[in-house]
Amino acid sequence: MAKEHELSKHMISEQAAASSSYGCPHGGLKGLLDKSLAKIGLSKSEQKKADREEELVDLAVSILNQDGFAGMSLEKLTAKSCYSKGTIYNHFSSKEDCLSALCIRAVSSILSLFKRALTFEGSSREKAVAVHYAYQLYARMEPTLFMAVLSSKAPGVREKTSAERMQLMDALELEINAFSDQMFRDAITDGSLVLPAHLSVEILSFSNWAMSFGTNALATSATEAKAVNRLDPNTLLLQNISILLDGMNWLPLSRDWDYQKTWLRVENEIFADDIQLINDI
Amino acid sequence: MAKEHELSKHMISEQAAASSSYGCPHGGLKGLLDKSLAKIGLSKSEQKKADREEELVDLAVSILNQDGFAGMSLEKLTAKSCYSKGTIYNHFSSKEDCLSALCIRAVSSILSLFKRALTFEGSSREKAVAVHYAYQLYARMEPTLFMAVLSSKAPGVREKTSAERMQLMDALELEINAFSDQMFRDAITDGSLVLPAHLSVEILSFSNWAMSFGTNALATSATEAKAVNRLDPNTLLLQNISILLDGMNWLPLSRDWDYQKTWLRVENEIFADDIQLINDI
DNA sequence: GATCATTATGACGAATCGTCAAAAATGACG
DNA sequence: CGTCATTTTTGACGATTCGTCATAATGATC
Repeated sequence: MAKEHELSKHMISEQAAASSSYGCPHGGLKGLLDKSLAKIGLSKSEQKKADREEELVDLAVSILNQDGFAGMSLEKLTAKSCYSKGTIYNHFSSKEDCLSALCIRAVSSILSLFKRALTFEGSSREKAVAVHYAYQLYARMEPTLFMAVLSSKAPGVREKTSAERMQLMDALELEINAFSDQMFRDAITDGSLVLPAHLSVEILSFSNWAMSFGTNALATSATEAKAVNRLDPNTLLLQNISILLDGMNWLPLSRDWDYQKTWLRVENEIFADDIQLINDI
Repeated sequence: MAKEHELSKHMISEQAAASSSYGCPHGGLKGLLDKSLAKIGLSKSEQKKADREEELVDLAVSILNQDGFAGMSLEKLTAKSCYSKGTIYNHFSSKEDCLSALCIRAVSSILSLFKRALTFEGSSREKAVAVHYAYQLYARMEPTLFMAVLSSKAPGVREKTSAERMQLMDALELEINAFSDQMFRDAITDGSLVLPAHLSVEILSFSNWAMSFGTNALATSATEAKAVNRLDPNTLLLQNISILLDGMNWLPLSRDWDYQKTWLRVENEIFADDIQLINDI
């Protein structure tokens, strides 16, 4: 059961192991790795704090994958890190705040996968298919984090999330929205999509998102003896999306174009290495 | 913010208050109300236990709505009930088991709303619209319980759920699936829907579910400044579903029939009292 | 009413939460 | 280098929740 969880568990612990030793309290090798994403405009101490935060999020991800959503605790994070509880609480105002940080991590990853997907060579609808592929890929690679995005929107969680982090999350979400909207605008521009009567770009964009999210969420949380198991998980999303985009009359329609082939091309041309990673385990 | 949560909070606490005094340990009025659903074939003690379980689930729901998902604890349930911790743990093997019980409550309610929706007089596609209305209605009435269904599928929760309850949940889910599948079979039978090439009833049924679930989940967990807020929540689901069912070529297509009118008819003819309840608050 | 089986009770140890006063580290300045 | 103010880190603490279990209460049966 839960094969995918197993698999991502391994991926994560590897990842965490690889990055779990940047710079403990006064540990020596501070500047060595230099954390690729050194953002400019940050003072030294701010930079240090940001680095440590990333390290902590890495650890939190590994805990989340090991012990599941309920088993995740700042106590454990404290134990696993080389800092004390007070320091941890300097970064995350609460367990929920930490969960929001995980959510931000997840959405960032998704967004970057989306951008990669967009480099696929093909029609605008094929590009959209590529983006859905990316979404589904992430849900398979990181099922727990994928669900964390949803959990972190529960009112109880949002209430306990720090203001800055909330702002960051909202900004990210806006960016993803803008990204999605743009896909549809491009399709309208190149003539393959005509805005149906009474519908706006925003509605099309949202329905597209809802379908993808719904399919992935149900597939991710599916267990034995469930509705989803009657179906082939690899092409589920493509089938669902095809029906929807056909409903929008986004050309070429699925009966006039082999999107199955597109799906495989996306896999091979854009995400071959990630798939390799999944299969290797 | 979170108006809907506020609203359902009130609904729930009323509901809980009304039902929170069936029969404490040796409280007098045991047989008086007699709990409408007295299932046959149960011994007296089994019946008593079943009654109490319902009472406890009522209380748990009220806690869930008051304190949110994270705030829910068997400790609180113990305090709020008139039983002791041991007794509570006789009913729920763990907090997670209790959550699963809430999930069962939710799915049962949804199923009964579905059955009510099916009594709508109209074409098969109109009936499907009615069922989606019911789903969205439930998500609005009980946003927290709606989300609980999803949460209760997390691996960590399932692991800690008692075997019998798991069985019950799976059975319920099968029933809902069968219900959904049947809707599509009926449509095929009456000729308004023709199975598209390469697609099965199961796939259509699942895509239909995924879209409804995705839309409701995103709308429920939507907060300020989000994508969903650009759109009208009342017709969001109808619009999304219309695109999808058009994609399946389920007649009459949305350009040939005013489903907006159907939507309102469903509201007035089937769910008027529930809407009344929401608006009253 | 004596006996046995079932159920209820609440005290308990362990884990987690989030706080806070004291200790340690940092760094600015003479 | 020494001093001192500021910032950061620390871990002990009280509160809450978890789930267990020995004991007590209840109820069924003869």
